[in-house]
Amino acid sequence: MTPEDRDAAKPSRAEELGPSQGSRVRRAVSIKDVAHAAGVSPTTVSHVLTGNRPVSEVTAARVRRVVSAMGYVPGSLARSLQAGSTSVIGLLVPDISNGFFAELAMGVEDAAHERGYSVILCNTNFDGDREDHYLDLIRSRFIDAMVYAAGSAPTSKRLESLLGSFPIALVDENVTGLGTALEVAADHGAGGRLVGAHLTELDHRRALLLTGPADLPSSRERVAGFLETFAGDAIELVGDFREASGRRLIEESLESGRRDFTAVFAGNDLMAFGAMAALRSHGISVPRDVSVVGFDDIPVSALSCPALTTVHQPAYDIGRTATTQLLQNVAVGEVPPAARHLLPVELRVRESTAKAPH
Amino acid sequence: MTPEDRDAAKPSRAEELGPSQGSRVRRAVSIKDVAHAAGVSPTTVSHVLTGNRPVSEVTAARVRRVVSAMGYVPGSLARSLQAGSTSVIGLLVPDISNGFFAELAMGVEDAAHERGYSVILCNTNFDGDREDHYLDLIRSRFIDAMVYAAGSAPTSKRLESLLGSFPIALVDENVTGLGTALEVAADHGAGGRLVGAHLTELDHRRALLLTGPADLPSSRERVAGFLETFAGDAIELVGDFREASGRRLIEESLESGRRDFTAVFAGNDLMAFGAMAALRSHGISVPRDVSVVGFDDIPVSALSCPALTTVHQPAYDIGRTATTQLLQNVAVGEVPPAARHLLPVELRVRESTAKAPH
DNA sequence: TTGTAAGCGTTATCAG
DNA sequence: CTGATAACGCTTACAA
Repeated sequence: MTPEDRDAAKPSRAEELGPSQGSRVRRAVSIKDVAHAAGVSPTTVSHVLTGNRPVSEVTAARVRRVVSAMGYVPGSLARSLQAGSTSVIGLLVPDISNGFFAELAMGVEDAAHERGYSVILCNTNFDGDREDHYLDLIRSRFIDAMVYAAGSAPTSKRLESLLGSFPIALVDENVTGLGTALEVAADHGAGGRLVGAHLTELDHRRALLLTGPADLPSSRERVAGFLETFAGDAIELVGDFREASGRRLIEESLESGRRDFTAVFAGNDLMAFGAMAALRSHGISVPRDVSVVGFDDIPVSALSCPALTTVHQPAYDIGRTATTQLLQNVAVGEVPPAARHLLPVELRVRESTAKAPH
Repeated sequence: MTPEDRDAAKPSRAEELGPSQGSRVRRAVSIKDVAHAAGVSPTTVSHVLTGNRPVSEVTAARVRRVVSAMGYVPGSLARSLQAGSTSVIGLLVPDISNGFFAELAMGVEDAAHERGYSVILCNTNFDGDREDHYLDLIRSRFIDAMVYAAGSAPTSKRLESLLGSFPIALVDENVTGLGTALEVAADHGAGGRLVGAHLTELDHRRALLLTGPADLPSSRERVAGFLETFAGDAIELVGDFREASGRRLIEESLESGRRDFTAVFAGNDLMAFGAMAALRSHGISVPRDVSVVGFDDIPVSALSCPALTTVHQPAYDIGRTATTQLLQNVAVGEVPPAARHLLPVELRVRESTAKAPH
């Protein structure tokens, strides 16, 4: 469905409840208005509100009364302009509807909120333009820092130039090339090795590897780890971390006559679900005929049919750790030093893997 | 796991890659710096960048060169302060990891992005304090508008007072009480009726209703619709839209000796999953012994085991419609008039419902 | 075609 | 204890 189509889906019914016109939004009351009404200077009003310096109790009381009577709320723009920071950070992800990023977001949000920061969600939907648009938020100093979860491609040029000058944390990625950033990620290599060993133990000797984008380090590390411990042959097929690509890669393999594999290691859980759906629609049973393994352990994976064997990533912790580190640096006004945090992964064996058929 | 526990989960390994200290973040270059370096006034620089008035081509070229040489990016705070708006809107949801809200968010984001707006995600995690904190963003004029998806409770007092003065759209809720807002929601009542009719047709005569929060209109409408068309007896149990509450309500019923129901209508898909898990762990088979129906049709529901019969809500469209309407009002500088948009729902019959056992 | 100065709404500095 | 005044960084009259 395209955006146009969606807009075309008009409401089945819409009723006007009030006057046909909305009321004009009136100019907000400013600190000057309050000061004038309370018979004091803006300075005093400011100090009553911030507590930055003592104010006599009678004056303070009067000011507070006027403030609430007029419904005054300090404008955060002016405040931030003066302060030089906004107490807002960004979280850039390719697809927030992917449970992995949703969990990650919770970790980011919790950590941020504890420190008085708000989180602006930047969902790129795998769109480079949108990503650039969101990266402008930090260049224009609308946000104080950014937690960046790459979804694809060679992490836009734009990002690279920002790393040295802005507080940015790279999550879920080990961008080994440019070692100039704060990175927090799961141990993808270890995850791949766990899967390779697991499938080997189950006597699988021919596996399909549905990878993520070829230029994404995390994806490559998973593959490399797998190949280290897998005793059989593996065929790599490049996907893009979306369910549809898992489905497509299996369809294409099957239709091109390849049916000799007994195991599939998908780049992430979403692709694994796509793969399982494709296998099922071709009458291939999981795990009897083919075993399937995912990566991420999103909440769905325990509930699916069959429940998915997958590598658990501590998404919440990744988000929390990255944010904590990042904000620590922001607090002292410096760009985070290059450092890499690797968080442990675990293999969760469920119902989608079994002994290879002979 | 508490936040503290999570913080305690230290990275398995962290290596310093660069110098131990991050570099000091230097003061951003301002329009004055550029003007000075280019030998023109700030005004001219501004106009070169905004195109708000003609500038001679030679001057413009020189300015542009300096701009890119110095890496100047206009500060959005000063700009917004001057302009009186930020081109950022908020989206407040209780739980972004719920597929329904994730879909909704996509709709909001797409619509916003098309109009040059960014979206700040406000994930309250069902926490009233956090909700209030986020509502302050609009009162302090950090965001231009807010799409508000209530998750619980009598929609805080605070919200009520904002509705008249700020551009806020209420989504997924028909807050019939205060008819002063722009509301976009699915037809919950119709959804409830569809489910009631479906279960009646399958000969179910005793059903458990796992509702959402009692004071949430959407939840009540679903229940009311269901009761209109269901021919048997229904027992209402109040939950909170989270998976755990679906699980708990079933556990409690079963342990209190109630086993005479043959159908469960859950307040949403998450609760339905919780319910199915609880039934399963008590050796009750779905749908052979008990049929289960959800509400929302989140992406998982088609993949679960068994696939969930549920009411499909057009989450993406709800988000898109609300945002489009809202921004239309923002564009002309007025608070949206009270209006209610009802979007159609559909029953998706899958594997979790069957004829009642006799 | 360009520049000067005022103003957006705060807080910080410096006086009193 | 309080108040002018400047400054944050930009845009936009108003002038030249």
